Amino acid sequence: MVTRKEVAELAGVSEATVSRVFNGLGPMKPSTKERVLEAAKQLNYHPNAIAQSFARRRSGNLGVVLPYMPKVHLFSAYYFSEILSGIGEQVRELGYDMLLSLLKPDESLDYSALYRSQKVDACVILGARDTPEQRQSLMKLQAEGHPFCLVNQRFEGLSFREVDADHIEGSYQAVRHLQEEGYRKIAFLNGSLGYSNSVDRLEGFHKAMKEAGLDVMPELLLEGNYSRKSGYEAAERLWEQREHVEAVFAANDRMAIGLMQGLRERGWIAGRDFAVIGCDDSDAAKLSDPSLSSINVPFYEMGKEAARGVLAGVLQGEAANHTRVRLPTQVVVRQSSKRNPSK
Amino acid sequence: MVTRKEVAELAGVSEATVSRVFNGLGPMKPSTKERVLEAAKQLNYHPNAIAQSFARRRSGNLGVVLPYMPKVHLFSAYYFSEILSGIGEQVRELGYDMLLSLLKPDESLDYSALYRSQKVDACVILGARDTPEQRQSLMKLQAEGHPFCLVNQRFEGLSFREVDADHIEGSYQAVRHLQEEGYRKIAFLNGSLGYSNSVDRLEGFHKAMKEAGLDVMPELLLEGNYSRKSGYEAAERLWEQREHVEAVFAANDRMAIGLMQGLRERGWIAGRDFAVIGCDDSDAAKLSDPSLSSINVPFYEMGKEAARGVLAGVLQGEAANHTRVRLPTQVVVRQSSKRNPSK
DNA sequence: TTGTACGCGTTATCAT
DNA sequence: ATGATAACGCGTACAA
Repeated sequence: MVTRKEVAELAGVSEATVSRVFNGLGPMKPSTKERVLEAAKQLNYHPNAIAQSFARRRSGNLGVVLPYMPKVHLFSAYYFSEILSGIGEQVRELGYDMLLSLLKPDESLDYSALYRSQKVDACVILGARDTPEQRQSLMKLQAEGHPFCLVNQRFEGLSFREVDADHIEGSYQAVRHLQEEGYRKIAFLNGSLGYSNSVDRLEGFHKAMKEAGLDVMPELLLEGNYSRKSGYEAAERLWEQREHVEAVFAANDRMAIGLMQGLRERGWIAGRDFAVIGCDDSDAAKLSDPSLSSINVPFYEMGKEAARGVLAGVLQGEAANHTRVRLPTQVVVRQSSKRNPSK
Repeated sequence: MVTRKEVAELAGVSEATVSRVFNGLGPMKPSTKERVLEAAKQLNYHPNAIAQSFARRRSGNLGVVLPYMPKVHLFSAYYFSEILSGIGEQVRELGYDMLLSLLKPDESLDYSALYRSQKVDACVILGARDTPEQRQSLMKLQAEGHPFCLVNQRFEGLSFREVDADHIEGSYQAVRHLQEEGYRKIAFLNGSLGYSNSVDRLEGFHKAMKEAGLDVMPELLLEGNYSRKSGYEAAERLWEQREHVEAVFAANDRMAIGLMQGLRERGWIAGRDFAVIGCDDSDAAKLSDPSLSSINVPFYEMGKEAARGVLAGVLQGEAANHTRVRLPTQVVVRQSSKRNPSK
C-alpha cells in the first residue's frame, strides 16, 4: 500500500504537506502542491479511509437501521426501498457512505451499540414502532447525544429529529376523494396503531367523515398488518357488512390489493361494485387490475431529507436537535375509485 | 470515550491483557479474565471498531455495489431487494457490516476505487452487464487481487467468483410447462442480451422448443428492458402476431404483467385467451390478476451465498478464486398459464 | 500466564 | 509556507 510517507519522499516535502494538499488546508505554494499531486499520481497514492476515520474520529458512515420483521424479506417492501434510495442519493452528495444495519429481534432495545463501535457518525432509523421499549431506547440515544433521525414515525410527547409525511391530510384527501366520487358508506382498513402514521390516518379518516356529516360504523373500521394477506382476510369481514359499504380506504396498497382480490372472489369488482383507494402509490398500484388509486407518499424525498438533516447536524457539530419535517402527500386517481354508478 | 487503557488500569493488568480477553486469545487465568470483564463492564468499555479496523488492516465491511439505472429508484426492484436481504443475513452471521455503494454512471469503470480507500474488504457486485468496459474493470479488479463476487451475471470466457441461478433450466421448464398445458405457439419476451441471464433464458427457450419439435418464429422473439412499460408496449407487437400466438414466456414478472395489461386492453385475457408465465416469482406475481405463473429464482439465497463465499475467502486469506455456484429455479404455477381450453 | 513496546496512516498542533 | 511530532486505540511479536 502506498502511504503518505512515500509520496512525501518522492515529492521532497514533509508528510504534513502531503496531507495539506489532499485536504486543501492552509496556504501553500502552487508549485509544491503540484509536485505533491504529481508524486501521488505517479505512485497511485490514495488516502486510507480507515486511517482517516481513525485520526478524525469520524467514520464517514451514516448508519441505516432497518427493523426486524419476521418472515419478511425486508427490502421487498416498496416503502423501505424508496427511502433507502433517497438516503443513498443524499449520502453520496455529502461524501458519506451508508452502513446498513438489519436489527435482530433482541437488538431492538439497544440502538446505542451502533454508535459505541464508532462505525457510524449518525443514524437514520426506519420502521420504528411506538412501544415502551422503543421509546426508552430512543430516549437513551438522545441522552447520550447520538445524532439520529426517524423516518415516518413520531412519538407523541417526545421530540426527536424526524421526517414524516402528512398522513392526516393524505387520508383526509383520500376520503374526500371517495366522497366526491359519490360514495357515502366508507370503510377504513388500517394498520397497527403502533405506527404513528396509522394513528394519523385514522385521524384524517374521521375528520373527513365528520366534515361530510357521515357516520362511522365501528364495524367498518378494520385492522390489518400491512400485508396483502391481511387485506385478503379483511375482505371476509367486509363482505359481512356489504350492505353498509360502498368504498374502502386502505392504509397501504398491498392491503388494498389483497382486499380487492378477496372481494373479487365474492363477485365484487373494484371500480365497478365498490371503490378502493390505497396508500403509498407503490409500483403495485400500477400493476394491479383495476389499477389502484392511492395516496402518493414521497418516501424517496423523505429518506433524502432525513439523511441531509442528520448529516448536516454532524458536519456542523451541532448537538442532535429536534427538527420535525413533514412532507406533503397527494391523491393519485386510477381506476379503482371510479365514480359511483348508482348515483 | 472509554479506552483499553482505562480498563487495564482499573483491572490492574496491562493493556495487552485486556485485548487478549476481548479477543479470546492465548491462555489466561480465569481470575484475570474476570477482573478485566468486570472492569470493562463497570466502565462500559466497548472496543472502538475503527481502531480495530486500523490495527487489523481490515475494515470488517462488505461492499455491495449497485448499478446505476437512470430514472429508476433502484431498490424498488424486487430483484435487488431480495439479494440485499440475503447478503444482510449472511454478513451479520459473520460479524461483518454491509456498506452500500450506488454507482454513478461514470463510476462504472472503476470498481477499484472502492478498495483503494480500504473501506471494504470485499465486494458483492449486483446488476453488472456484459460490456467491454465492465469486462475491463472486472479484470482489473481481479488482477489487483481484490476479492469480489458477481451475482446473477457471468462473463463468457472470463472466470470470476460468481453466484448465478440456472436460468437455462428455468426457462426450459417454463416453456415445457406451457407446452404441457397444451400450448404450441409460444412467444418469448426477453430482456437485453447484455445480461447473461437473458442469454441463458433464450437458450433454454430454444432448447424446449426444439425438443418439442416446434418452430420459433423470429417475430415471436421480442425484447423489452425488464420494465412493466416495455411489456405493455410489447403487447402491441404481439397483437399483430396474434394468429401465431397462444402463450408467452416473459423474462421477468414486470414485463409479463405489462404485457397482460396491454393485451387485456385489446380484449385478450391471460389465462383465458392466452397463457403467460413470467420470471422471478416476485410479489407482483401474486398481486396481479390473474395471478401470474412464474419461475422462482432464489435471489435471497443467491445473495447469501455470494456474501458467504467471498467473505470466507477473505477470512481464510485465500486469493480471490473462481468458484461458480449455480442455484436451481422452480416453476410456480398460478392462474395465468391455465390449460389451453381449445385442446 | 502476563507485560513491554512498537507500528498502523492519518490529523492536527506547534514550531520555524 | 512548511516541517516536526504527538496523539488516536488497538493488535501483536517478543520478552519475561
